[in-house]
Amino acid sequence: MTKEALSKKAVLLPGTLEMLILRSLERTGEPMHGYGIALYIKQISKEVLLVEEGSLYPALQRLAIKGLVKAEWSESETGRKARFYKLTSAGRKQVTEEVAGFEKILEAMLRVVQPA
Amino acid sequence: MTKEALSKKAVLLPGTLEMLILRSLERTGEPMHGYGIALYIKQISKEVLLVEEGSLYPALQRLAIKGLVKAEWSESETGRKARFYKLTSAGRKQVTEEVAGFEKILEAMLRVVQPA
DNA sequence: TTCTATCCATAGATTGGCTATGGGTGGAGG
DNA sequence: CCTCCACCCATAGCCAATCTATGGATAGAA
Repeated sequence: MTKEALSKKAVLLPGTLEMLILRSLERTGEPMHGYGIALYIKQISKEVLLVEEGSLYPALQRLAIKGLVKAEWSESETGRKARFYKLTSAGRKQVTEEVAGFEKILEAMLRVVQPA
Repeated sequence: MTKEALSKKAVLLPGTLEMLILRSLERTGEPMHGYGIALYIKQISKEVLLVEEGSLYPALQRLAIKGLVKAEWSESETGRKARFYKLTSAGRKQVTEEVAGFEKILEAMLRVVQPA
């Protein structure tokens, strides 16, 4: 992963952050810490989706409370302590459903938004 | 309790309602009243996007305050009085920009969400 | 040693959609 | 004729989720 700081200005569709986080964890397949998740989303979206830390950490908390991710303190690649998150089986199920729902809504939105 | 010609339960991506309204007005090309806009969105999205009246009318107010639409009382196709909205030139400009931005974000989201 | 990137976290404001509720009218069917 | 339903508008109060702002701590580079 490129070493690049998080940007200041957030861009994001409200209501999709938790899905993005879960999907990131699913796709990478390994536990990630919050900061790494934000970087991952930023990079894979080519700098378009920017997650604010003040949005990110509360979202991770919510996900943990809901039992969709499990958190564990460990050491990061750079030698700092960091909280690593991994999907639970409930989280894995959830992300599948959410992505399906999202794609359905997207398709519908495109029907309204795009020129026939 | 139930008065269901319009919606059963609302489904909508938060933050996109105003754009949907503006785009509907743009695409139909003629002034529409609120109820008609909601029906239009419902139909064109094939019953996927459902706009609640309690979301719709405040959104129309906001759009009018921002000068993106202009409202005028008139008579509906069915002979009732209704408030017809049409795009202003500012609104026309706005919807173009918003749709472009939205499509950019969508594309980015798909890069995160969809399997490579 | 200072600066930047790496990491976590929370309080408070704001946005904006939802629920619930209110009212009024025209026309079709009992 | 009367009732019901589709048609229309609107607002108050709630609540979820994001953003802004701020705090702290450390490793490693400049």
